[in-house]
Amino acid sequence: MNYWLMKSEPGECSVDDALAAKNSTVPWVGVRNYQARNFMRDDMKVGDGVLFYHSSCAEPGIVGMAQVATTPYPDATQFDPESPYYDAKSKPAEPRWTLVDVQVIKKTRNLTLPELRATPALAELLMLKKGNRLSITPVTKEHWQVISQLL
DNA sequence: GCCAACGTTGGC
DNA sequence: GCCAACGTTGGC
Repeated sequence: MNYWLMKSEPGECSVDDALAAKNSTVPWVGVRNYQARNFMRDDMKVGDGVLFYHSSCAEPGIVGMAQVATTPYPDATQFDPESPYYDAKSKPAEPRWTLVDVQVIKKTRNLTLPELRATPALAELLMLKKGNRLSITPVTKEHWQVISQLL
């Protein structure tokens, strides 16, 4: 069992949007970074723990607990010319971008970015590291437990 | 809107 | 394979 932190812009898909979806489950569309894709494609397992993070918004922070709900499959938006995530170089026979579905288990308070930064036990949390822009990062069991206590 | 930091692209 | 130019992320 692995743990992850996954960023979503609330303007695109907030934790409330996910909760409102069928089975509180959403396909994690739009990842166009190879490292983040590889985490979904190669390392995620159904049932893995996910911290749902709101980015690019007024109060960035962890807003929910979720889990990986499916095995990887192609991101449909890459083939849709109308989608902002369209990738003309990706062919259905060889999809470049894969995703998993994420199921929200519960909405939590907003454990904000300043709070995360102020927690010494989270100093090594990957998403807090300088320059890290990855939308999906692994979380250690220790960090997961610390964050669970704070939520 | 700014900017630091990183990723991707493409010429060579 | 190098690297400059450009694009993107994401906090502020």
